[in-house]
Amino acid sequence: MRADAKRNYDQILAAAEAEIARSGADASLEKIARDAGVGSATLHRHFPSRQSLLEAVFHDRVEVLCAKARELSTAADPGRALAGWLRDLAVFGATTRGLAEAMLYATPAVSDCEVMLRDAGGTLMRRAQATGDVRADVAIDDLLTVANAVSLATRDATDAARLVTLAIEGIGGPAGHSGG
Amino acid sequence: MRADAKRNYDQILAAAEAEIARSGADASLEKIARDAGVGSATLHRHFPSRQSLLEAVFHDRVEVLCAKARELSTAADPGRALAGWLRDLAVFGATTRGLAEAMLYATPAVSDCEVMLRDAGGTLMRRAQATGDVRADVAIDDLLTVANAVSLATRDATDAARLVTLAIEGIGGPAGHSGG
DNA sequence: CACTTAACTGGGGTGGCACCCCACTTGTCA
DNA sequence: TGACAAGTGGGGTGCCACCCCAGTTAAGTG
Repeated sequence: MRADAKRNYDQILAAAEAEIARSGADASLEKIARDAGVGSATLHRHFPSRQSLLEAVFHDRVEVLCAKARELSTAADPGRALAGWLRDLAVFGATTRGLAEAMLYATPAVSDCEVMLRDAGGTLMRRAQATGDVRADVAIDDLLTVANAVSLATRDATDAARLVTLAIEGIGGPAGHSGG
Repeated sequence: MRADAKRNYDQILAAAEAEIARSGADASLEKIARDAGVGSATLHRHFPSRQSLLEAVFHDRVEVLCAKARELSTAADPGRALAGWLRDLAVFGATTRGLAEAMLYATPAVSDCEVMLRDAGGTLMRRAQATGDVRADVAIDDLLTVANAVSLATRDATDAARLVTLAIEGIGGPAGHSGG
């Protein structure tokens, strides 16, 4: 990649990050290009689809989440570790406007972030299943989809955390039981 | 309302129903007007916002769901009744493209459908809480949001039903327990 | 250094959109 | 039947995604 191309690429990415944070996944690509100081054609050349731009923007942050999953994979309580990570994921999605929408339309075969999260979360889940904290008939895609769903339906970290916790624990029982 | 106005209103509604089923909540309003055989201004006069059109389109169907809730409010097993209804709601949202998006952006004070569902679901929930089938610290908005969230994140009735069931039961325990 | 060339660029075009204005049409009622 | 308010839609504005192509520039060569 030529030096000027790389410079433009980075500028577009920075502008996209700011604009997506403000306006969500359907931010104006024209405005991103304008803010980055490049023509819209340049943006479209570097990122042929909206999806590819979103992936690039969120890649680093998703990596942070995955690193957290790797840390948690040696935690004492696998069930609690998984629950906490899913909560983080949903909160992250709800507060990082656009990530959830991006994940929703991600084609599994194409999406880099999707694969990373599946791998990281899958490890946590299997450990929790091994200890019996999580049912054996649950798939990692189900859990990611639920966390993502909550992200889509909330714009607030507190709501996202509460709803994921609710979905993890279930609605049954006489009162909120925070553990197990 | 004048006779010709009513005719146009109905034609717009019919066209909107077809188009939204095909393209979801962000269907082209211009195309709906074209299909209805009216000018776009007429559509915008009858429905000042996209949201108001979506509400009108889904109103009848939401009413059906609410009627179902009223039937279920005398069911023998309140917990199972609530779970079944939430599953229906999510499936309905997932398969009726656009409803979930519409609910997401609904302003509670303004939204007719939102209020109807809250009333209908609230009754079911309180009964389930009275029998101890559902925790006392759960709010109806939480349940509606979770069902809506699942609708947003799935495009398939089977997936929607499975995920709502998962969220209702929780992910804990050694295996899938269908009764709850 | 000058020169070549392929990678790279962005202004401007196309077609589509939401939403609005206003001259015109039509249902309604005295 | 006549008057008029309610209702209409063509066309305008400003925004968007996406593409084309003539011009520009970095990078490699003698």
